[in-house]
Amino acid sequence: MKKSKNTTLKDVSIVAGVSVMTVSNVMRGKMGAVSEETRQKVESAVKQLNYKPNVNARNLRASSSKSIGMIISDNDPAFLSDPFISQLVSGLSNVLSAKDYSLDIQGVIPQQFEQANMLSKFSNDGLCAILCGDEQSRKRNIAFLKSIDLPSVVFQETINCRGADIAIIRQEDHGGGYELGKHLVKRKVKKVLFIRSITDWPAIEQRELGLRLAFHEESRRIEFETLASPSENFVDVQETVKKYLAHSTPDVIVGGTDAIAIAAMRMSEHLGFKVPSGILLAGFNGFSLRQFSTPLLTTVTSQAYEMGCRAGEVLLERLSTGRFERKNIVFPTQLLIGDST
Amino acid sequence: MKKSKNTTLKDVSIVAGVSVMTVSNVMRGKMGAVSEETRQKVESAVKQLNYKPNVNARNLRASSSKSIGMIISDNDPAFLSDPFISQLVSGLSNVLSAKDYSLDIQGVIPQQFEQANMLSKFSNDGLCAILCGDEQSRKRNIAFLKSIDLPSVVFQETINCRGADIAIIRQEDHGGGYELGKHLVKRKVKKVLFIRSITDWPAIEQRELGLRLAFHEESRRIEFETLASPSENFVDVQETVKKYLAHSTPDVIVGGTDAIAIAAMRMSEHLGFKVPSGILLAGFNGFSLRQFSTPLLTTVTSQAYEMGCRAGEVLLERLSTGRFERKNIVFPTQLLIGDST
DNA sequence: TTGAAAGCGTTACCAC
DNA sequence: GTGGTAACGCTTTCAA
Repeated sequence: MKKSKNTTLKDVSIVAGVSVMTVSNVMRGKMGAVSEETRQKVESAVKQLNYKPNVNARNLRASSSKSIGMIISDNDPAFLSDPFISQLVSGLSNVLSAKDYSLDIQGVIPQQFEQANMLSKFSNDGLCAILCGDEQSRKRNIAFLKSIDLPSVVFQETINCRGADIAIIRQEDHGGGYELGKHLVKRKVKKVLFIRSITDWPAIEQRELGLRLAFHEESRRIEFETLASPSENFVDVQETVKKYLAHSTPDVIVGGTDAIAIAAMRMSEHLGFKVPSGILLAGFNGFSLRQFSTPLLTTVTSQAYEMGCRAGEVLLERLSTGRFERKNIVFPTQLLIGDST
Repeated sequence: MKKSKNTTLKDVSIVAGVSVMTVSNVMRGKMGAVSEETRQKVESAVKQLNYKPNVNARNLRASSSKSIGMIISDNDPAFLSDPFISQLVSGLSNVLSAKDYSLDIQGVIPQQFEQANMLSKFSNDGLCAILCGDEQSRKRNIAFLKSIDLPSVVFQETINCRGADIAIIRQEDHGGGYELGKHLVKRKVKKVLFIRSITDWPAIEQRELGLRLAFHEESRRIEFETLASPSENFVDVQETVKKYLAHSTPDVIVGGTDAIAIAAMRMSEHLGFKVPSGILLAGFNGFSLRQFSTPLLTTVTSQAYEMGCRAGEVLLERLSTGRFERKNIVFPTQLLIGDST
């Protein structure tokens, strides 16, 4: 059971009959610095001893860890269950793996963001973060991130980070909301219900603002109401919707995400409303879960996986060139009209 | 932009006017080894210099990295999108974070499992893995894991790992399948269609075997057919189902997961079959996406989040006590009868 | 082309 | 209670 003392460069050098440095050079592929013959000897010794370089020693010397941290601020303990986040992280992870970087992930509840041990350990070369909460608390979080002084990417953020070593990657949520709003205007809605979770997310806020703008631009008056569910949880959303529908009937319900919209759809139908003939429904994201439900939900797409990939790319580029080429990257969204509007 | 040379224990010791060792003792909370007065001095110096311990140096010295790797063998690049996996990883991550361990994740396609850089870097104290593929290739993967000789947890595995420093955490998939099968027997099904993705997963195999056993135990003959979809992707599953239903009508369709079952449900209805009056439907997992669809799917639950937590716990225990107390942990499943059967 | 020596920042082990 | 010294395994630097 006990780990027999690990083999080191020195062990290899003894077996191969060369110096430690020569082995080191071979290991790091510094060809041209070592003759073919010596290389052969070294490599066979490496194989024979099953030598594995010690990452900590290497990192200590090189003062880099070849690893990126991803911190997710969320109230849900199953922080990866959100499909936006799971796709984002998948993309990020794949890009980093391909470049031999590892990805450290940690979820943290918003109130404890600054205590997250990932942020105190200082053991990553760079950081990615996705923040929730109101603008003020996110501002604090970002100020804290700045104080850590590690190259970082923040997703979906609307707060300006000029001057910090931070890049922002987000999507055109405001525009997407606006486009959906214009579509709903064509459908002649007069009373709109927007549902989101009580947890603030900058992206959701933008979606709402985009919607509002589209309605506001109309000459006729369009009622707009926002409801906050205690969580994005299916049952919570349904309860919230149920209470509302007991006293009021909107022309359309828009969910801050598709999952919210579908919960609302199920409840509306349960209460006897027909979709779309009685109430229209729309959401945001366009991930695969959207297809589970009938009628097919009208939605605004997100490219979460691609955003994760991009984060990996810009962060690695920042690490090698010393600066972010672009510090504000915006992905497009697309209105996908389904059968629910 | 450039990182000013990091402050070290030595810097702190100079400012505090004490020795390096004293600072080190304070940092590691070795109370009783240092007087209150000195501690104060040191702590104020630490704050003043914003000192952060260098993890690499500490790990080199302690030959431990306080980190666990999680490797996910999957054909889907968005390997975290599967709700079982995202919940598993969330639970694992939370337990590790709470104990000040970090979690490294990497997805890898099954054919390249052994090349995964996570497995060659040797930079984690322990490993978690979830493997797909047929038994033979998983056996190879596990043999490889053994050769790495790191305390490991493998999820959902049915291959015996006796003698290796490996614990298995899985759920009662066979029993769950059996229970669902018995339920369907009561519903008088005569022709069963089981749908899974072409990628082999040991858990799915167990579910199928459990179902088969339940039907086999019946005296009357029950037809059982298995269909492999090119992927778990919604559209792929639908195509697979469509082709089948063109020439044959089962009494029940069971999906290897709820997502598969729901895709099949949507297609069945699309083709004019009624659920459950024409075709029954059932799945596995019971996660939140199940609620998106109507009629509510009959399913067999999984406790993925809890399994992830447990993995963290047993791995940390193994690390501190030197051995796994239990090397085979089985979580129960539960039949949840919905409106689709 | 090869190798010896000097650290990287921390902690274990002993002296004081 | 406190502090000196010697590792941990590697790479940078410089000399041979």
